[in-house]
Amino acid sequence: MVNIKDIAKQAGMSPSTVSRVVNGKKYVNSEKRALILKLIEETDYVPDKAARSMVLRRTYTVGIVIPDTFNMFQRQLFSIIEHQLESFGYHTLFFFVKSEGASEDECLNRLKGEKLDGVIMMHEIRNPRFYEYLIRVGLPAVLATFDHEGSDIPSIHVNEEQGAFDAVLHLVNLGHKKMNIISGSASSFGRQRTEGYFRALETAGIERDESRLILTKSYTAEAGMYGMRDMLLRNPDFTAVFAVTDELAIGAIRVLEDEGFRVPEDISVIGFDDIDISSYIVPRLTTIRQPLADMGERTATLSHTHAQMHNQGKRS
Amino acid sequence: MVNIKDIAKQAGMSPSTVSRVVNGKKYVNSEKRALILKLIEETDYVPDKAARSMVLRRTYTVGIVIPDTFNMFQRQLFSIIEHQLESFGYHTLFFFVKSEGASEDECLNRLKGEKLDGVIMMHEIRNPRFYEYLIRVGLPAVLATFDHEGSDIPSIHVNEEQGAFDAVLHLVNLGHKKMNIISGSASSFGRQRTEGYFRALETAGIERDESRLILTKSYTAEAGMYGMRDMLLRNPDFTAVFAVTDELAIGAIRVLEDEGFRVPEDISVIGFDDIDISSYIVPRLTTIRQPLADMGERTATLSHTHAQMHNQGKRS
DNA sequence: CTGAAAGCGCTTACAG
DNA sequence: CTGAAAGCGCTTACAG
Repeated sequence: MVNIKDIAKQAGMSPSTVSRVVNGKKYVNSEKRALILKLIEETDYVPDKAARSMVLRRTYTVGIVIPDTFNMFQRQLFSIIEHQLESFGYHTLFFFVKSEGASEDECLNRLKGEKLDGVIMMHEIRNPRFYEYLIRVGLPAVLATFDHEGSDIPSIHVNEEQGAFDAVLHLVNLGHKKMNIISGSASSFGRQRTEGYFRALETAGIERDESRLILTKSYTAEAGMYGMRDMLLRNPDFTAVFAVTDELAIGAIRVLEDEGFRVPEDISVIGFDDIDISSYIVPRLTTIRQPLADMGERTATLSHTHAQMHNQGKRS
Repeated sequence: MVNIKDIAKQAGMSPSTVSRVVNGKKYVNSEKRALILKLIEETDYVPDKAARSMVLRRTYTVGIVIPDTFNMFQRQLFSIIEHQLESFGYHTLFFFVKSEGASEDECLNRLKGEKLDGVIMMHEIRNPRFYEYLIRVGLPAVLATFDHEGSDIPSIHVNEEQGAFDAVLHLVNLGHKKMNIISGSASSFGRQRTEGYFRALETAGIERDESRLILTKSYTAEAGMYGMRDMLLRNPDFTAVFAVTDELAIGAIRVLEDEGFRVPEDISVIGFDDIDISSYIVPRLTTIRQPLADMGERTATLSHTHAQMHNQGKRS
């Protein structure tokens, strides 16, 4: 691997000059610049990132912490964030945190070893030490799709409770009095959407019935199948179902159809997220839209702004 | 941020000793070790990754190059690879390459700046300079799900042509004489699966009919919808369709049902990949299975083995 | 068992 | 406009 000294030697100049050319600084004789550029081209030289970030004391890299079982919504969201971040000149480093084991702690440790310019949390970490760390070292952080009580880490998310409330109330107004719900308690969005569901029913004067609530461990299509099977056993007297994610809804519909129900003729199903795939499944899934692109761009921009503030003074 | 000198100072020892403790070397007085460990714990010290990889001349990191529009199959595959790599002690760095622009070149440049232990290509890069570079610098590389003619970079993939051949022949033997195909030409797997389709028909003595082939730009559900609409206009005289990916099949089925066809009663649809979602769509999609877990583990193991060989001699 | 010293590859004041 | 020098945070022979 060729390094800056090699280039300098070949050019008959000092590493300082090569560095200036590489970094596009002014005050370099244009003939020398041309020669160095030619040498760089020929030798395929690229500055070593580790050495560079060592002296610069930063990496121009933003970390994204995301569950390794990320769903379609999260996948689309991080894509947008990554693009946007790139346009701001950052690279992205993904931390996929596993659900089992000490993965959160490992993730935190890796985070500490990197000199990140910022971090975007798309995973609702439970370990409070994680947030404490972010705050203590002043690492610019943004929480995407959830917030963290008690700290003032900025977060970007929709009003989950209100979204669910509106959707459920709409169905009720359409005449559905017996509406079940498939939800999960692992994430705050699941709990909040459930609250919205209950509030809507209450508003409509429908008695609260806990047997209409099925809680699943995750928010996948598979969980939706289990959830719906459970529901058909526990409380099959319903005409509509609110699945708190599109993927839960997809699984639920599958089981309903297998059992001979027609959707939406016999049973209405409504989801939440508006992931791409939802318009491809048959029958079409009704869903609550999250403003994906907008959320992604805001997250990236916020992260960028924070990182800039945090790094001001470190520059030349 | 606390560094190794801070710890050394607080402990009243040299950085050398602290380093030995951090790296679990022998020959450290156990009381001193205990004190240092305590200090590390208290101060939240984690060695700076950049400094470390600078002197070690390696990063214990494997890069994964993947299209930013990765499909479900690729998503499941990289998850498995990442897990496996982690169990070998590697971190994973993702390079999402965009379809437009000079993204491949940028990706190559970033690659050069990192001291990766290896790279796994899940994206079929076109630029031959990319492969030349990998070979020239001896960066251990593995191609996942495709291969590269003319070089001996190891690759892991199924026999695409044969898989398609078997599936199509099976349908023909079931009585389907009029079978169309939706494919793409962007990736070699698309071309190979198409070849398998044609060979199967030939084997069955069915005349080659190019009008039964619809080529799409990508392999997504959306492309599948466009493809099927096109097909219904161009050559609607068919009883079966081979979509070369599950996602194409999902889009195709959607259009067929919208147009009043029943699947599979009126039209049989077969996909390829066996992604998780395929069993959740209604009707169930018939598909050709790729041995996902096996492929992922082989890829990671191969990458690990190469990296080890490549790095032998660099260790202490 | 331990520490001083050198060096990994870069950048950036500083002094011409 | 240019180069010698210092320093980023670490690890590892080397010499005790």
